[in-house]
Amino acid sequence: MNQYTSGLNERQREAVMALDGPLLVLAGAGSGKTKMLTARMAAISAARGTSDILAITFTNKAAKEMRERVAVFGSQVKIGTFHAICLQMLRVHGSYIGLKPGFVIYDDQDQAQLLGDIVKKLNLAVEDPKLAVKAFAGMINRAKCQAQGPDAQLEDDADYVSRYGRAVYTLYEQGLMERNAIDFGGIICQTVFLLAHHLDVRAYYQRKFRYIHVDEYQDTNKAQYLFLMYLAAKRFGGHENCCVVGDEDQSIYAWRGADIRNILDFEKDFPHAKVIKLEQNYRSTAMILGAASDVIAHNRERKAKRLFTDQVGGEPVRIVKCQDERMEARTVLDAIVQKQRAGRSLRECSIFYRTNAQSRQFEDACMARQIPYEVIGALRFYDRKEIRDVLAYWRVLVNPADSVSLKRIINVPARGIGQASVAKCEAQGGMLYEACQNSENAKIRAFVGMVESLRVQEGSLAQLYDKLLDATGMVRKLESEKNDESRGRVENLAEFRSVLVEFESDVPASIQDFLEQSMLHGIVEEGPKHDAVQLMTLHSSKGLEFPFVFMTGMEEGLFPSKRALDDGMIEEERRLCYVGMTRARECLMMTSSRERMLWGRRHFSDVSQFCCEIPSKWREQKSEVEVSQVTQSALIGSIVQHPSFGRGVIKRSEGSGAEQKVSVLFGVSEKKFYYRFIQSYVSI
DNA sequence: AGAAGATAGCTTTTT
DNA sequence: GCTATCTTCT
Repeated sequence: MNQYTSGLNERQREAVMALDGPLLVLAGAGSGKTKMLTARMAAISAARGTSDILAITFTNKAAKEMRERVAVFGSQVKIGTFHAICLQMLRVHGSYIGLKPGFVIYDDQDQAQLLGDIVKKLNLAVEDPKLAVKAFAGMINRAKCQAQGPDAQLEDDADYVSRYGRAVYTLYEQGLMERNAIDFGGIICQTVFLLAHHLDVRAYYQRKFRYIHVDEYQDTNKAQYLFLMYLAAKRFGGHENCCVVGDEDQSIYAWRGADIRNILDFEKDFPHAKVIKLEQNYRSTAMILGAASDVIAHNRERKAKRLFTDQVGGEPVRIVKCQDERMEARTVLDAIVQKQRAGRSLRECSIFYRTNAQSRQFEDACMARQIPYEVIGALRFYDRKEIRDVLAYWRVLVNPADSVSLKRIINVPARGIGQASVAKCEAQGGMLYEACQNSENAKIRAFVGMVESLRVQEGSLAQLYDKLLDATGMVRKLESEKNDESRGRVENLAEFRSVLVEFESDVPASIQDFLEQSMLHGIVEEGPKHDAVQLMTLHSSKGLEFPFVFMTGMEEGLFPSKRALDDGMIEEERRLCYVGMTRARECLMMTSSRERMLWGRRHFSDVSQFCCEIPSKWREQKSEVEVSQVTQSALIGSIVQHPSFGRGVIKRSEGSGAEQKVSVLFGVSEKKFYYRFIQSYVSI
């Protein structure tokens, strides 16, 4: 047992050694929960001589990390996301609930497409069909988070969603079945359904997964909760060997159905549950941890707890007010360059923002200064149009019933098949692909023939891919266009090929395998892993840590978002802030812009209330003088303070108004700034 | 059918 | 301000 608990603290050890029975671990940020979890699984494996261990994570990244760390102990453990685990179960036992082999996964775009067809077909009197699709999609996805089918939907006349919701949902489910497809929510929902109604299957998995671990339990929704209950709860014949780990302060997914009550009520579901709190933080300095703790303490819906650390002192949190977003980017990059000069690497620096759109200002600034950067999780590789086209071809090959994909590619690249011809085939009813096979339209038959010629599945994925490109002439078409966009697409298609080669490098893989991987895990874009500044949203920062963290756009209305303020969701925003702050190991800087360009308008905002919630004992003190007190003529010779370069003196000024630039001498080096940039930091 | 031009909607967050 | 989709023109 010692080999598993060495290097653990008292609490962690306690959690590792509680092998059997229900266990709730309230693990604060940076409290070493992954370390604890992996050690625990290894200990169970050794002590109980079993490999019947399941670990469920929230992201693929977390699954991968855990897999690697468990491998060190040499234990056999099944690790995956809820979606990956459920999908595997459906692949094996899906026939119980009417799923046919080879079913494909529909993502949000496919879902919207299908719903669009349904709305059109129903001829609903809605002003805006696109808005209606969005509304119905939201309603269906919300229902699926709750594990509710169409029948559970109430009908009333309040609005068209509640009036037609049940009908649309029903048709949508039928549509999925006809196309042999399943959506993201359905993966979880159908598995719950399978476990609920087929006792033999349930018993099988209860035996197969004798020890269950769920990470990030605070982010589970009702459907995922039920999944766990069917496998582990006594009332369903479960073994109760289930360990859930989470932190209600880090619950940031309520908007997609996560229910914080799952973790708060765990002790009700398992009255004999052992509860262990991990409150020692091994990541951040006392300054950072103190600031983060004081922010999150403003939430009312939480269990009182306080993290502590051995690391004393550290740099105070720097809170910097900038005039606009250009200045904000400069401020952040100046600080990063300073770290670089101090011998630190760029990959140790991370810039967080609330919305993806905010990445642009930092990308521009990085490019201008030739600082390498990486945007994490922005647009996924398979969301690119040309990649989706290729995937659609393969989806039709694997599953001819997939009419959403079929309609996508029937005229891609353009081959003279118009909407009218497609509509004609559709009007025949039945399977669209079969209607195309029997079409009197020569072009459509030629298309079907081409697809059929691709059906021979011998050879590697890369070879099949080459064949596809050749038969469709996609690359030839793009090359003939000769513009930047088409060249980029050709590049992406080439990159896609190397993704395929990478994917099948270990074991031969089928198209089906690849489709699954790309839908569920994303295509892993393994770039050259340069030493680069990491840019990401606050949400995607979860579970990561960096020595230097820059939280940007700390403005009321942006973060917390206006929407959250209006809807009274401030506590979730504060948790998001807490998550961001606790990613930092050594230094934390929080920046805001007085003004900002937002959807074409200049917006002015106050500093985020979250910054104001940080007591001065954790912050860097800085005296500021109002701009109006400094006249233009007084500028030359003035002493100014800059967040990165320290004190300097203004030597020259050129230009005027907003474009006025000043040269400032810091020690021996002279730097140029926009006057506006300097103003914020003028001190006397 | 395809390209150029116009317009609307967008900014939460993702498996 | 940008982008994606719709409209109009050739």
